[in-house]
Amino acid sequence: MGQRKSGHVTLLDIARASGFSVSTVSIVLSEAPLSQNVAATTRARIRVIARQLGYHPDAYARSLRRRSTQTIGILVFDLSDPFCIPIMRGIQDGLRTAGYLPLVMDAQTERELFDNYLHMCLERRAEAVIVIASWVFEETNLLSDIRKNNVPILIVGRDLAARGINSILVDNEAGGALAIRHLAELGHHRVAVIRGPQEMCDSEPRWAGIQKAAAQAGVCLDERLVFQLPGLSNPMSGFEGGARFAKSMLAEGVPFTAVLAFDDMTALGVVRGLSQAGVRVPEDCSVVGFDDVLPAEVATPAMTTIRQPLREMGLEAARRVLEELRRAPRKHGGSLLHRTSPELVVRMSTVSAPAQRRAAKMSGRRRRETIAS
Amino acid sequence: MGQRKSGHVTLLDIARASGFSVSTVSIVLSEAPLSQNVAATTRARIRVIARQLGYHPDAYARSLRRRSTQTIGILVFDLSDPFCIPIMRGIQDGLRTAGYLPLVMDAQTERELFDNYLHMCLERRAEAVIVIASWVFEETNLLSDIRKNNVPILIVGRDLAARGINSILVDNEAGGALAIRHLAELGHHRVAVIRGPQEMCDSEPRWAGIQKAAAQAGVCLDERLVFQLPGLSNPMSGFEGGARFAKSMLAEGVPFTAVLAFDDMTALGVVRGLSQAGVRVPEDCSVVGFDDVLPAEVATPAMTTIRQPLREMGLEAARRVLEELRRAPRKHGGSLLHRTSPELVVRMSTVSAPAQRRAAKMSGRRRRETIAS
DNA sequence: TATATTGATTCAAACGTTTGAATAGCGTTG
DNA sequence: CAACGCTATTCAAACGTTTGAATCAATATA
Repeated sequence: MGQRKSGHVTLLDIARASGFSVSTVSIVLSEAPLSQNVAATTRARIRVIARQLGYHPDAYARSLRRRSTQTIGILVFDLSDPFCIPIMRGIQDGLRTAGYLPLVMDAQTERELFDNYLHMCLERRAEAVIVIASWVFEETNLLSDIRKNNVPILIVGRDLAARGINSILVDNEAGGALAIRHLAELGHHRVAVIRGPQEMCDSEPRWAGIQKAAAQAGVCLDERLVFQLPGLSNPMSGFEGGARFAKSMLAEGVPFTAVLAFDDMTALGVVRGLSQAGVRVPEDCSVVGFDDVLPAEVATPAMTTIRQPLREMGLEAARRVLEELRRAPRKHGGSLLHRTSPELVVRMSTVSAPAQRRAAKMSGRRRRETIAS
Repeated sequence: MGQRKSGHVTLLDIARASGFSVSTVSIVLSEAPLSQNVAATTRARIRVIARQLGYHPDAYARSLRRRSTQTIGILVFDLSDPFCIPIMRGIQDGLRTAGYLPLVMDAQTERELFDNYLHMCLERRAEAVIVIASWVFEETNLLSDIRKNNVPILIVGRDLAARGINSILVDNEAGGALAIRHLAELGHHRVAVIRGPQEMCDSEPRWAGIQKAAAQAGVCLDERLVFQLPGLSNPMSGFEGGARFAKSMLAEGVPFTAVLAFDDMTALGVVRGLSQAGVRVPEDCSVVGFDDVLPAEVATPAMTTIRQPLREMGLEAARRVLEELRRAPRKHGGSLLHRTSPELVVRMSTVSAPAQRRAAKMSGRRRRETIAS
């Protein structure tokens, strides 16, 4: 009953049990080209025994020998952020057909963890690394190690093309414009805006798009109604910020008929804040989010939002990385930055300004005069 | 200059560059006990060179030699289900301090993928496997392979103790009772219930708890107001089912003042369905969910729900698995099933029945006579 | 009969580490 | 001065695979 120390069945076990050599067993079980020359009876015998013993080849030994791990690191800055999930899914699906194993790592928005995991990607010989990060990964010195070890890297959700890193990113400026134009078309001319935190790269271009489109569409962005999130340490902080600012904007005393939030979680926070003050969405005030994450979809009223093609971005990331791996050594083709197009998803949280006025009048439930034009 | 084929820096590279042998370099860099005997100057020199070259030890070679991978497979049935995230987080945090790498795999509710990944856990020599599954993993034959290879396995979200598998699970019966008692205390005597799908193991005990508590508390469970979800192929299907049933229960014509949904996503669907029919939550009808996932927390009104201690369950899973790994060979201590206590989280979606009646009268917005006692 | 040819199988080296045992140098001690 | 004990370093084997080259029958060809 020779208890193997490792507890795992190896080729040697099968060799002994079958009477053939380790080589033969390996050739058969790994379906190497040579296995054509192996007698059919032998093949069958070996296969049967392998199955009986519950043999599974040791990926470590195999990778060591073959010098290929068929592994790609996916470093997610925060898996509890619903934003990351569809991207990760896309990557996963894109990788799957190519037979690569995604090594999913969740940095939990902690810088130290992030570095640790990047480390592990290197140690585990990930053949490439895809980073999903809105804000982490500023300038870790691990980056140079990644370079030194010739590991292709790609980032989604951030533009690091300037540093020579393949990047996939939604067109934030276009997205911001889309949102404002939608509100303008609905007749909203006074809209409050919650900008993203300083350190997030999405914030600036999104705001730029908003400003430009607002100017063109004749939407007034009163500076007393423009807020900025302090930081996003976790998914809930956007929500809380949104709720807080909703109250601030009501307190401000400046009329507005719609709120454009930095992202969906913030928008949900706005809805909460408004609601607590007795302001209904969309009857008294419209709200627009950004991203199109699950909670925005299942909220009632369903959130009108600017959809990022998250899954597609993941698929594209996988596609690019695989391509880079195929193209044998070091050779860069095409542009480093891939910009995807956002899409307006109109749901129930926005309604035309005239309709709001009507509803507000009819319901007789307005508790604030500060709202509505 | 010597372009290594693998592209990775190895001990040999450092040995050559430093003039010492591979052994010495290994001893220094892995901080083996022997490294005390290595001259301080040598140590420093080797470390410097390793850093310069960007050396990272090859986890494959190391694991092969050391016969330990420091890896634990986490097989999640669906990462896009917000239910899974806190569990995974808990596991991760529990594992981290022990220096184990969680190998997160997302089965996407696909049986085939699930099997593939289980396969990979074996091949990657995961030292243990933790499965997060509400319903997959019925009787894959991989299970016997896991046994043959002596890999400890643990499942959270399902009771497989009968098959000899360590299981961690919320006390569904207590949870169901908690929910009903809460509604009873609020004065709800007619409540609609949406049961979980047949194939989910949580469904039955939860329903049992509901029935018992209802009988004790004098809550009427009219069979015309009891529904059953057909199946949960993805997180959205619960939502859609909830919305559909909400309309059915209104159409039924039987009065009710509250809805107890199988889980949060279903509850959110109920809110949506009621809302579309002009029934407001909580003013006209209370709704209770189960699980306490993110979307329930950020919805407005915030969802009253039965909280599963998901993170704690993950931590416990990690704790148990680590314990099993420490206790050297094969020895089972204690019970296989760990039941955690659910907790009532009262938020805004439930309100006392009298308050509902009052609100309903005041608002004058009731559009259905079928609702309210 | 010697020599290819083929078919089936095995040898042995290698992948990058780790580690028990071995080595070499050198100062102490009996 | 032989024996010992240090310190600093290296040897060599092993982990479980894979694979180019080698082996060895047996059969076909010259």
